[in-house]
Amino acid sequence: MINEAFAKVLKRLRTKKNLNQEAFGFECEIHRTYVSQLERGLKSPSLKTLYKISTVLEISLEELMRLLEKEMKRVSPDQW
Amino acid sequence: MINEAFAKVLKRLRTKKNLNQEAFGFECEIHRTYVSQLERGLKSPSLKTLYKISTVLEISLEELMRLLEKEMKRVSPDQW
DNA sequence: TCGTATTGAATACTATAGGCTGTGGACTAA
DNA sequence: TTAGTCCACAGCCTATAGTATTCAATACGA
Repeated sequence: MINEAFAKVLKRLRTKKNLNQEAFGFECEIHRTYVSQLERGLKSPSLKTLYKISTVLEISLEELMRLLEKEMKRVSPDQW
Repeated sequence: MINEAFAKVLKRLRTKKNLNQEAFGFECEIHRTYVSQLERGLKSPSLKTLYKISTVLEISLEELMRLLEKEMKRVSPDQW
């Protein structure tokens, strides 16, 4: 499901930025344990949170969603 | 802010599909009063909800975010 | 003018997003 | 061994997403 795909994308982009969960959370102004939950696919971030995250990752929301949908296709191409 | 921009995009795309708030909500499996709240910029939808909405609108999340960011630039280009 | 369709808006409620504290495990270095 | 880093994970809390009900305002056609 979509949360799992987002989890993978987020973890990949965050580590690519050489930020640990705590540092990333600090920059996004979200809690480190919530970052952990997002990267485990346990929560579904709101649009506001997605926007904060994309800003810290220095990519557009459009690009973030592109990567997300690519990841979803990779995991279960039949649903598309 | 981002909710206001999303509100405008949603209303525009929904009416373009010739669906009233109730019919649209039914298809998205979200409540009609919540559609109303989204179109007034009062709420920030979760990723799951965004996904449902994009499916009913028959556009990708990527495209939806592209339109959203375009709308944000239109309203306040200085913030970008 | 009457009825109906559509939406805004207020309120109250439930579900979940998001915060905070702490524990413990895996790993690395001193 | 000991300390430090990073993260999974649990529990509990608050904020807000999302539901449900109701009423008012508006527009439009019969």
